[in-house]
Amino acid sequence: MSESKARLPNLSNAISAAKDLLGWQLVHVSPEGVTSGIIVETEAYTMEDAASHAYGGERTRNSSMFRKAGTIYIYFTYGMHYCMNIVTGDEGHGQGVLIRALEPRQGLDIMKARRGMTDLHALTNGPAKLVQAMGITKSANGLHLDNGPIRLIPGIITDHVVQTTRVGISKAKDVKWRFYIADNHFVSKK
DNA sequence: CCGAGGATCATCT
DNA sequence: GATGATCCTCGGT
Repeated sequence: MSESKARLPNLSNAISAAKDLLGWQLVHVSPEGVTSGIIVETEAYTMEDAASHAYGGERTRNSSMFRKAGTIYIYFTYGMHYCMNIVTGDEGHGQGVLIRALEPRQGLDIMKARRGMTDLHALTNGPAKLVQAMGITKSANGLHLDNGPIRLIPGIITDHVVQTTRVGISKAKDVKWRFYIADNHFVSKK
């Protein structure tokens, strides 16, 4: 064996992946330096899910969600924010996991500068906040975790995971596809 | 600590 | 013309 296997969590299904991604460390290598954080909060979205951008099939904006698992889907919303998903499932299935919060690890000063604030607690406790702090832009849309500047590496073991309803949606409000590490200080909302 | 309201634009009706 | 997988500020409790 000359090649090492890709070290990724199980991305075969959005719901199980949303749970499995908790505890992994998201890393971004940029010209300004390395930033990283432990994934502490996620949400799953599927093509059959009325709250999902993939609902209704592939279009220009959501096309990355229909690529292979491990692809990065970046979307723009509310006229000013970007958020990041990790695509799951077989190619063409239109699934993904929204990364909603990180616990900062590497590059704290870089993240503070990008966010224009010094409050560690507010740096990455929201989907658009973490994207800004990590220096991730729309140019990351369509890249893959295996071969780009954004990677996943093993982080921490998670013991207690909370499963609840998703945040900020108007459809499928009762579906419990939001997961977060219990008692973690960097989760966006209790 | 919590809720209301504004910012701002791609996409859809 | 309306609506977001959001965030920040401000005011009240």
